[in-house]
Order: sequence, then structure tokens, then C-alpha cells
Amino acid sequence: MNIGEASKASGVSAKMIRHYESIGLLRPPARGSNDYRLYAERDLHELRFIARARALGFSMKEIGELLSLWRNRRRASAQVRAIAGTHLKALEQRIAMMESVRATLSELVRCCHGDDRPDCPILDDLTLQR
Amino acid sequence: MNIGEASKASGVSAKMIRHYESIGLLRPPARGSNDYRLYAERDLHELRFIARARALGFSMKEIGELLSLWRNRRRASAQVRAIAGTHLKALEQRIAMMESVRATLSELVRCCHGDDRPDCPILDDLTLQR
DNA sequence: CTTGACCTTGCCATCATGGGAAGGTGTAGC
DNA sequence: GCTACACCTTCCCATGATGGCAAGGTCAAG
Repeated sequence: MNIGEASKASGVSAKMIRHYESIGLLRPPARGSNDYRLYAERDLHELRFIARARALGFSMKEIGELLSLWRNRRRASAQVRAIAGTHLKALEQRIAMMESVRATLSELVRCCHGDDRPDCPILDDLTLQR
Repeated sequence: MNIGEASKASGVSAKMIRHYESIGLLRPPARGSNDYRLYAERDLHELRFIARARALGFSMKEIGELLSLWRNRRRASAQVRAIAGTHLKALEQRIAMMESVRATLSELVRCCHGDDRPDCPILDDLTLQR
């Protein structure tokens, strides 16, 4: 199938498919006589893999590593778990940080009467009057 | 004071100070006879404002708007509240999405024995066998 | 043949931050 | 006065993932 069909079937935009190929994440597919890319079922599996991994927030680098492991029948699940574990930990840290920010913001918004008056606890907080 | 001192006093890198000036977020400061930038106390307040707003995750665009409001003694706190409220809502959505991803990942990592064997629920999930 | 969808490659942009290059300035120490 | 080092200037490029647009070619239905 052509790139547009592969895009629809995988949820990855044609643009990104080409991009992933350009950065080596995907192998260049077969080409037709018209130079159009031709994707096979196996290619589709990889595209779906990438789409799912992206959805889980893995970076392209991580996805590349995961793909290599997926392609390698002799992989050890420990390697996969290590990548996922690292990613999970980073994610948890980001969530915690954002949660902290949310709490601060939430409090500031709550304290702001939001009317015509110029006094504003949000701006005060940002200004950190010293 | 020079940019290095302003950087230390505000927590904003010299690079970013120049950058903020280049994008119009900060007004060009006075210059010495040697063409060095000279920052006054007022400039420092603005830098600290930006640093704090960045820490709260506001975008440069939002910070520009907040700075304008801060500079305007006639502002209405409602305007500030609106910006902060929008930002808070977006933040909450991002947190929720990341939390969902975290739960999925956490479960996958938990189910993975992480040993020498090749079978791996993480890769299986990514592959979405159909 | 025409038209519109699809395909190709290439260049640029987004957003916030930062590295490095090339060249100038200031000051302490010798 | 010279040297060395820290600091300053502007400029160009990069990051990471995604996407717009341009220019030109291909395909197939009407």
C-alpha cells in the first residue's frame, strides 16, 4: 500500500512516516516504478508500534531502542523493562512537578476576585515583592 | 548592573535575557559606553517576574500578556485571572493525560518479569497484536 | 484532455533554551 | 605596558517532534 493508506491504517501522518524514515527509525520501504513508497504488513506493524509508543510518551530515541528489541527475537525482557522503567520514573517526576505547579496556580486563581480592581494576588506572586 | 549580574540576581540566564529582549518581551536596557547592557532595579523586577511565571509554566506569550497587565496600573484583575485560569485548565488536562499514561505504563512494567526471556507484555502492548 | 487526489523532495517554522564562534572590553597581577 | 581571564557583544546553529508550504510528478475517473 501507498504512504497515505499506511498513514490511515497506522494513525501516523505521512509526514511523520517520511520523517521517521529520514531519521533511521524506519527502514526505507520498497518503491514502485513511480517512486512511490510501498508499505507491507510488517511495515504497518512497526508504524503502529511507533504510534502506540508515542502515545505512551516514549521519545524517538527510546522508541528506536524498543523497536530494535522488538525486532530481535533474542532480546531479554529486562532490557525492555529498563527502558520503560526509566521512562516511567521520568514521567512520574514530571507529573509531580506539574502537580505542584497546579496547586500553586489553583490557590492563586482561587484568591483572585477577578473583577475590575487592579490588585491581584497572581501578579503579586509573580512579582515576588522584596 | 551588567547582564551577568542581572542574570545571577534574577535566575534568568544571560542568553535568555538577550533572547527575551530580542522577542520583545523585555525592553532594551540602557547601554554603557562599551555597549554593555545596563540593568536597573526595575528591569530586575521584570526578570524575576518572568522567571517566576516560567516556573509556573506560563508560555512566553502568556508572560508577555501578564507583563503588560503588570505594567498597566489600570488593569483589571479579571484579565489576569482569565489568563491564569486558561493556563491552569490546560495544565490540569495535561496532568490528567499524563496520569493516564502513567497508569498504563506502571501496569505494563509491573507485569514484566524483566529477565532473560524474550516475551514481554510491554512490547506486546506496543505491538497491539491484531 | 482535465481535474483532483496523491505522491515526491526540500525548506522552513514552531517553542524555549542553549552551545559555540568570532571579536571586543575591563581589570588584576606582574 | 603586557598578559590572562572573566565578561560582554552579535550571529548562527541545534534540540525534539511535528507540521505547513512550495514545486513538480503520477494516477485515474470523467
